[in-house]
Amino acid sequence: MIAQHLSESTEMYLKAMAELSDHDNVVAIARLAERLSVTAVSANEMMRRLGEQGLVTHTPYKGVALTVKGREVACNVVRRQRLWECFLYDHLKIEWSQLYELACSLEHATAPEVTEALDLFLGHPKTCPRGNPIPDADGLFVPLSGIPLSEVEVGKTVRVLAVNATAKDVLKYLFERNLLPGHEVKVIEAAPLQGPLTLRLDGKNKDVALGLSLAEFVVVEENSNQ
Amino acid sequence: MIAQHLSESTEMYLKAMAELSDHDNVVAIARLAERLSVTAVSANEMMRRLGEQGLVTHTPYKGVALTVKGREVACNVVRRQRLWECFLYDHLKIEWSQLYELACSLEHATAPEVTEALDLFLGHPKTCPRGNPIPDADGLFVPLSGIPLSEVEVGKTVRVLAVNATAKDVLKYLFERNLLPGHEVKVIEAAPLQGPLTLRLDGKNKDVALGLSLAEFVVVEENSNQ
DNA sequence: GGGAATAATAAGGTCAACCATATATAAATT
DNA sequence: AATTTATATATGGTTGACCTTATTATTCCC
Ligand SMILES: [Mn+2]
Ligand SMILES: [Mn+2]
Ligand SMILES: [Mn+2]
Ligand SMILES: [Mn+2]
Repeated sequence: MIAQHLSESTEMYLKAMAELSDHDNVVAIARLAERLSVTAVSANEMMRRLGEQGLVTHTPYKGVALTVKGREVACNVVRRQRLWECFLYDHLKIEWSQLYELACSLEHATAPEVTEALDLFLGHPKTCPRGNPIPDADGLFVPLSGIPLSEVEVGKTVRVLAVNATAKDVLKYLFERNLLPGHEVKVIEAAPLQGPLTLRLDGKNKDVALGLSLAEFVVVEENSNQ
Repeated sequence: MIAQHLSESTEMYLKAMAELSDHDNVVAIARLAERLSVTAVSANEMMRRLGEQGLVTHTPYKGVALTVKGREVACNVVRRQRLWECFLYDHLKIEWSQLYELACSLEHATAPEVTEALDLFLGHPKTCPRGNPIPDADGLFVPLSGIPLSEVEVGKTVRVLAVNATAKDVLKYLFERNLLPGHEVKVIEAAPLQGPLTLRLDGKNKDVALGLSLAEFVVVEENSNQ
């Protein structure tokens, strides 16, 4: 059970699986390939390799799932990622939209000693600047109990819990519109035919239009007022 | 002149060259291979590749040297390395002997924004915890004007400027004997036939024996008292 | 100058992680 | 049931960074 060093590629596949997996923890290989900007053939090959290492299981035509061991690794990568996001944001004052990308490099170069010392230095933060929970050293964390902004009923006001996007341009776009953890959003209108939402941020009077696919990245509280 | 991402391997070769190069900046490929724990054939192959990229020049049977471009990259890697050493030591309280190794991983995963923000966060440190100078953003630094402890005359007392070792066990060994930057060392005796030195640390009365090859790693002030 | 040591090159191989193109198979839809 | 779509697998290739085992070329030293 000694943790030999896994490649950056391996870690990224496992992390992507943790981020994309639904209720039953299954991910379609095509989704994975998409997320990692890799062909489906490459993702399939990689899943075979990870399968041989006991990190994933593949049920053909159904999808792949993390094993216990695989999930352990994935949670640890997520932990490193989000701790670095905290450090980069709170101490280095790095731009919010760049946090994911910059931390995504550091996460693979971070030894356990550094991870734990960083966690202590940061005061054991519970969430990263994008609002997502930080797994503890054992991989445990309280999952977000929210829903995507895209599923909120028109007229309701909700609070943003987290932003799940990873692409810099998407994060920049959301940041510029103040769609950040802690902010309040009222859904004024939902255009038909999968059209954009019209949102009111923090009770301001200037409204914001947001495409549905972008709204899927924004996780909000389920319990709303009004 | 846009800095495309160089591989970890490339950065390590260039850094090793900067660390090993003598007055005329030339390094024997065999020394490089040794340092990087790689066969001479592999190092030769790599030098060909780096030559094609304009990072090094190879004069057969003489050695390799960094080009201006290559030196620029190398200094930047050293900068990242030593800034991380500062952070790990001063803020994360990581053990001194582990600093090099842990920072050596992080250095390759550090974007320019992070490097510069880290430098600012640390207050633009001039040296790393091992006593070596930190190049500035342009790659400039004042080289250490010291000599190896192995070359100090018997009877002289000198101050340690820096420790150039990188291996964890060597660093641990030196740390346990207090051979650290800032400490004073008197050379009591030098055994014949490349035998060990007998040292007196900080005027204490308990003496320390140190092999000559280890003493080469310890850089001390040239100007000594007594 | 000649031999020993050192350095370089040649040749052939491995391995991880990617690629494209083609074919096979299962699932979903009409 | 038949067709379309999604998924998987089979082949064959590439690249970077390693390896081993020769063989050749140069430099160093006696
Ligand atoms: Mn990453
Ligand atoms: Mn904690
Ligand atoms: Mn390194
Ligand atoms: Mn500075």
